[in-house]
Amino acid sequence: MPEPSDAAPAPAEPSLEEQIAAYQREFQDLDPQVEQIVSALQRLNRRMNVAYGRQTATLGMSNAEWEVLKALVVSGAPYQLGPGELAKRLGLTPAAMTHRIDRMASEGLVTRERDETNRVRVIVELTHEGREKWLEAMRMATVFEEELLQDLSGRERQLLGEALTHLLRRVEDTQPDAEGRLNDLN
Amino acid sequence: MPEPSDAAPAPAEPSLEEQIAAYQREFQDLDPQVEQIVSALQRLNRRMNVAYGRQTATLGMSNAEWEVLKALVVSGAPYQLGPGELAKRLGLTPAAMTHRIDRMASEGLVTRERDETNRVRVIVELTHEGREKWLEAMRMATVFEEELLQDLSGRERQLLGEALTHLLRRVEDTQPDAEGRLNDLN
DNA sequence: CCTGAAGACTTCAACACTAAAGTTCGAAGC
DNA sequence: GCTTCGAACTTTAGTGTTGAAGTCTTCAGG
Repeated sequence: MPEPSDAAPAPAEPSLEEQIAAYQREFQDLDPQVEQIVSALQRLNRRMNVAYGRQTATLGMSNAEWEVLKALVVSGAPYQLGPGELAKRLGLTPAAMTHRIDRMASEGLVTRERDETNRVRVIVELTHEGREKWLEAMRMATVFEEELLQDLSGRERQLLGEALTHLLRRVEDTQPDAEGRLNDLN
Repeated sequence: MPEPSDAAPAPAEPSLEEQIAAYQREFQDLDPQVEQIVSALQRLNRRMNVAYGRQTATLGMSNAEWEVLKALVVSGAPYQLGPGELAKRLGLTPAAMTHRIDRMASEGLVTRERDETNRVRVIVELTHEGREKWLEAMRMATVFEEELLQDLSGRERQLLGEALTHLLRRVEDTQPDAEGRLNDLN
């Protein structure tokens, strides 16, 4: 029987600090401060999406479906958008949107019908049930988000929000969209 | 010909500000400051992933493959990990990892071989070419990241990094992993 | 030994997404 | 009015992922 201590070192999932130390070790001219920001951002976003996924799962839907509900609600009454517009806002192809709407319509979250004034168009409309689901998800999400930020003072929140908004504006200016798929991890 | 102004209002992709205003309109008790942080974080992360995707594409690989290279590099010399361990670190199922390693091995980025001391295990090892690809991707990524953060002072970067790290720690404590798939948008 | 159980990876079937081709409708020219 | 073109959506083929079942190896008993 081998020594339990040095046989299989058990790789151990690297913490953020370990990961940044590894990057510095393997890549000389790295600014650890920049890397900390970027890596923390990515890990945080990932964890948050997992948490949202757990919440939406308790409502019997996926994050993907929640995204559609969000887009429709944000569009405002009468909560109608076309598949193409939805696809653009979610960063999907129209083909994927077709199938996603199929599922959601069969679950009663949205309705799909032809626009009778222009029969090329299709109108996807939020149902009452869809709106209720969105509200429930929103309640859970805001509780989670408030809990997440609970240690930050109002001042800290303001600074964080401003910094992130500034970075977002910068990346939007620098990378003029040109349609961005995503569905990638990280 | 209809008036161009009021016929089709052209939904217009909502900006961050418009999205938050819509949330407030549709959901009464919402803290706009919290929502700004969360929404900016999500949008920023998404845009960054699209940017990384463009960069890795110029190297003839996908973000998915880059993730594997990163995990191997972070593990340190001799840059070896098993499929199961890789899957856990990337948040994929072992099945997906098998196929991803297939592709990467056929592209020469990694090698796959049985561990002769324990023939149940498989060892995935970074090749020289894989390491070079990682280095090139890293060079491009750091340029992009530095450019992204260029308007922030050292002090601002420090505060941002601390805030994000704190939030990450909080979410890691609150949501004890329990394996998290992701592959979801936003 | 031989058997049974557990672990690590792979295979298989189902599903979601992308890219490209196809369909349908509306509008503009002739 | 017929044709052509473009717009909006759907269909099809191929890829990547999940969950479950299967295979192979090791280890512990009997």
